[in-house]
Amino acid sequence: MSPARGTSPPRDEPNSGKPVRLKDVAAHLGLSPTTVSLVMNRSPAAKGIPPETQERVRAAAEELGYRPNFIARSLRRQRTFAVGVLLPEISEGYAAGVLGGIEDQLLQEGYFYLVAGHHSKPDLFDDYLQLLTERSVEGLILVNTPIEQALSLPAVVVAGHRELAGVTNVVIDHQSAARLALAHLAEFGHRRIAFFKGHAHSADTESRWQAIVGASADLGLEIDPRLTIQLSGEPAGEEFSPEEGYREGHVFGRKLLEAGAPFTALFAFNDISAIGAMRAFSESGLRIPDDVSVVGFDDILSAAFQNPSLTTVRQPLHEMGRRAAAELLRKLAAPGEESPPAITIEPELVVRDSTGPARGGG
Amino acid sequence: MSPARGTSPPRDEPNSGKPVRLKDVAAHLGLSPTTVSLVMNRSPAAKGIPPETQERVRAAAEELGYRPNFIARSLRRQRTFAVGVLLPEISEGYAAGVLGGIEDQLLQEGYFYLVAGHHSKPDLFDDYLQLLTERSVEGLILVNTPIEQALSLPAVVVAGHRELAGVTNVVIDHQSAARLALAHLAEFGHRRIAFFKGHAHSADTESRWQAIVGASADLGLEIDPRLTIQLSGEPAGEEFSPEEGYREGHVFGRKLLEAGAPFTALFAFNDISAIGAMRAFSESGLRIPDDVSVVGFDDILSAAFQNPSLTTVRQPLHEMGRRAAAELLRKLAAPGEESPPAITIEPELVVRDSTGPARGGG
DNA sequence: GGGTCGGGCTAAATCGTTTTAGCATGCTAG
DNA sequence: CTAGCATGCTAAAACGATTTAGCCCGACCC
Repeated sequence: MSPARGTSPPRDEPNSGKPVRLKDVAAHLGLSPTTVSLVMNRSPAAKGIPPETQERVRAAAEELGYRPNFIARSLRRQRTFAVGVLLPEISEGYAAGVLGGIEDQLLQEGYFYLVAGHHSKPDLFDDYLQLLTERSVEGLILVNTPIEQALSLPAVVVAGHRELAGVTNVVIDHQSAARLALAHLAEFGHRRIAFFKGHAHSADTESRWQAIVGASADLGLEIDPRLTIQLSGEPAGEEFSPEEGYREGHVFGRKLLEAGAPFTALFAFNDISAIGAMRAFSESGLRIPDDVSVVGFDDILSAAFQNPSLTTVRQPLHEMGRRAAAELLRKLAAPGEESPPAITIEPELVVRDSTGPARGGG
Repeated sequence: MSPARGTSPPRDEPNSGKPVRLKDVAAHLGLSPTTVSLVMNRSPAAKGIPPETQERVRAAAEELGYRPNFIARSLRRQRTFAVGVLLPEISEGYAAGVLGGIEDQLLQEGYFYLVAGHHSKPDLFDDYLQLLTERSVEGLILVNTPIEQALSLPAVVVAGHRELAGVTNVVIDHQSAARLALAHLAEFGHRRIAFFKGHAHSADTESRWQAIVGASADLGLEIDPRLTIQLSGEPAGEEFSPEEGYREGHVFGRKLLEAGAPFTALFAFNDISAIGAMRAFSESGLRIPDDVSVVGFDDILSAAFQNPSLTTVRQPLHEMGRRAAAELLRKLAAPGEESPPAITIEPELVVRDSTGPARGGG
């Protein structure tokens, strides 16, 4: 039932068979490809072409259903309007949140992106970097991915700690985060606060801890080493496994209880360990927040569903992704200009039911 | 400090300046681009080229750091080794899980993918479909994305319900899911079981409910309409908001209690509503699982962190993504062949602490 | 010594655009 | 009458690969 091949494609079926090329439109009009290209791209050089011709061209393109071939265009213009995103793995909550923001911003600006999850294996990371480069991505966004050497493309790193020439780090304002959480606890009268420090190899651990030390001093709070526990992150490789973090939080929650030093609040390194600790406290007969207040970090989805729901410092992951993408596009648009070594994002304290007045403090 | 431009690029710095093209390698060797191309691609036509020349070519390519330009290659071969993925939004847990599986499979097979989140807006969906087509993706994977008309590219739909020519649906085995959950409850002696039905517009609602009806009959369980509640999903647009689902679960949990009909277990449509219901039950003084057992669906991350942790039917999202990608690649490799209209994935029952013996049943 | 064969290559077209450089044509100015 | 100048277009060369169709040369055969 296919229509007989005539001189022109069938009228009622714009998409029959092969896609329409620029050349086809030109032939259809009896014009040259050059003219059609100039008109379609609204090139400045098209000002010599009278409006009526321009209209004819556009009408024909519309009628024939012409869609420019992006590959050919990319080859000629040496622009792909695509960036590469490297992250540990997509299904990890942090990366997915950030990726959502990256996506919104990029698509809005007419870019696409290629993602590769390196599963924290350095050789995979190198491979994918190579592959993305071969595919001519114009820039890179690294999420939660440590790098050592400078990159050959413009790059933005989310949760990066290293200062590298040409790369911009998007980081949470740890100072502000520590102040928000500790001020909240201090207002409730808490003075003896326990802490979980992050894993030694985690990007945020050190700066966040420094911020906590600083904010504690500002608020006149003392940090008791007996109430400060460093998460081990063992076994390695399960760094992003929630079960692991959860188990750890549970273990360290118990350790905290066994330390014998009295405390009325815990500021955990992340929500996962906070949740684990809450369970440990509950099992020991401590009520939250009546006996112990708990503050987490991140605001993962399940934070709101806890019983009691978890007060936490929210990292605006989506916003961080957006900002990272926006900054990368800025770099691409202005190749010469200096770009900031860091973009600082403000965290937000989400007060829920796991914090309350300190026992005997009110 | 840049090296003086000589006849050949500096030896010690493979990546200085512009990338090396095929032509450069050819010139360096005094051979034609054709020869180099043939050798590099291990083309069958290269069998006429003696092994020593082949070795020379490969050595030179290595030495100069030649990397083929994927864009040029794509243009010529009319293959991009890229597929498009359309989903509501990345940060939604379901889509992120599936996307992780898609990613693993595709990268492993040398493909990349372009993602677009349409935020459930039909016009955005159309736009992105257009853009992906212009970028010459070879196929499509739709996640949790309803379509009406046939597509112009090979496609696989995850959680799709419509039967469309040429598209393969990847669906969970609802029969099996219902049997697993209900048999588990029945073993614990539960006879009076309450149900949450899914939102009317959700893809899985109808088939899952049919499966529940079937499995109940097989197990000799009766379904009490008073204990069957359809989730409303209002307000629309917040379909994937956990807060919404949670609130809803809470509301319907209360409704269930007010129905006055006795029940000892709840099989919820998803984990979110299960968690909401658990909170409602707790607030009413019912203990879980002593007074009521609760089974969820999906196994979202927070299911394991509940108190008590939630027994649920796990959808192997990662596996579903992998299978979807694998099937799409199969279609691409064998354009002529028929492909199955559906691929059924087996769910898994994850038994945790929210289920136990029925009160007065054991 | 001419034809054939095969080994080892290469010239050139092609993929679908963009872009530079310029070609006719007609009108105006001198 | 002719140089000059718009006006309205086009030819052709990129971009960087792949691929088809041969070319050249020496050896072998009769």
